[in-house]
Amino acid sequence: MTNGEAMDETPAPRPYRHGNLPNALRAAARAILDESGPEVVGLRESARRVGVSATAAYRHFSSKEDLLASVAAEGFRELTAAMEAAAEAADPLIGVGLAYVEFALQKRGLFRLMFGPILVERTKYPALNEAANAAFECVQRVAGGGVKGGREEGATASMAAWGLVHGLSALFIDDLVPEARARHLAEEILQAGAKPEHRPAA
Amino acid sequence: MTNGEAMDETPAPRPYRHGNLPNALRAAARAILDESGPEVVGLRESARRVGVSATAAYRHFSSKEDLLASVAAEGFRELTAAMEAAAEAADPLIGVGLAYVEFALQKRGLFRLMFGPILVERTKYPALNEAANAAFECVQRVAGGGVKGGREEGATASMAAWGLVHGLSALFIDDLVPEARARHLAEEILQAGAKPEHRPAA
DNA sequence: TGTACATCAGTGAACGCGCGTTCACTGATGTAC
DNA sequence: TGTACATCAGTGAACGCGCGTTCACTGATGTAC
Repeated sequence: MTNGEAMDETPAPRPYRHGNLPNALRAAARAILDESGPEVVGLRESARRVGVSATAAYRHFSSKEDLLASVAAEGFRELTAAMEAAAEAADPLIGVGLAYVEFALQKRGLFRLMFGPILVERTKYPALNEAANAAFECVQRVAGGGVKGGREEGATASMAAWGLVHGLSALFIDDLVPEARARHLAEEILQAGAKPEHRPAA
Repeated sequence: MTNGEAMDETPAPRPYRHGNLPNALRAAARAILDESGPEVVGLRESARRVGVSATAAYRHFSSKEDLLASVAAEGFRELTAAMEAAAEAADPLIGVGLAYVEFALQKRGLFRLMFGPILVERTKYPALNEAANAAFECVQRVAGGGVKGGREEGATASMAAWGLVHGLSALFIDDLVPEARARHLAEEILQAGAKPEHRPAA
């Protein structure tokens, strides 16, 4: 929740220059994303919400995909920030895991866009690529850090942790578990996993 | 892989009655699904592939969504069958987990459709709802079964197992890990998780 | 301080496209007598 | 065994829709002299 989420409704007749149209378009896209999901989000509707002609978007983004990539990059940056803040907690592993799940629950559409099939070719958008890699590295660092063993063991362990947290997020997002229950479950599972005498049954 | 996956190209001029148009349409939709993903799959293109007019589909499905729901139901039935077959393995937990991941890897588009946001209102389609519930119950049964403790502990443990396996599947599908590495990782993680002396680091 | 001009950020009209769906239809298949 | 008829599974044309994108444009802002 760094910025870029203000709705920017601009009730007064907007001056000729918008001021920060790129941000406003991103915010609008995110609103659509969370209301209706990644299949629906588009350039025209985003522009319409900002109160600007569809073509105005092309002053700032080269295409619809470019806009979405920019939104996704923003999302990855926010995810990284949330995880890094949580890594200061008493138990970093639990904290980061919960932060990840919480991010997904609160920004469902954005999460889907970030990981979904719409932006497969991440490499085409350097800013997105960089933001995504930073997030992934953060995950690996936190999850692989506390494990004794070589780099191989660390990588495997961090993948397991990431898988678990990502899977819970995905299942929660897809409404396979009621939201209230989801948070509770996530805490329980992460705490059980952190204590050696219990272990998640797989 | 029960059936319904044959491509049914019908090279000879199809007789007036197709024979099994519903199945052929499902198969075509699945082909599109795996080639291009759930955002692209549609009724017209499915019909086109079968070599039939778009309107013919309406003899068998009330809408595009109805067709997709039918495809997803088929997917859940196949997933259940794969898991049940794997539950006969030496270690059911590992077997079922690997079967789940393998299913996702081999039928990416289908997996995305089944869990994705396109068919949010599962309840609108009883056949889909039933097939999905059967799959979920199968997961709970296998994953919660081997755990000592009350029903509460079993439910938590099975959710943890499901989360892990689902998360690995999702990460693999989204190309965050190369496919060859994915299978190896899944085995390693599941086997490590099954032995008490190791544990996944979360 | 004023003026000429380049640049920049918008506009509205228009394009082609593919989609889901409806319509009136046609011709094959199955059935009752 | 034939015939009349209902049903069923297809057809092609057409609908409206919203999309992404291009185009030629306009008018405000910033800058050089």
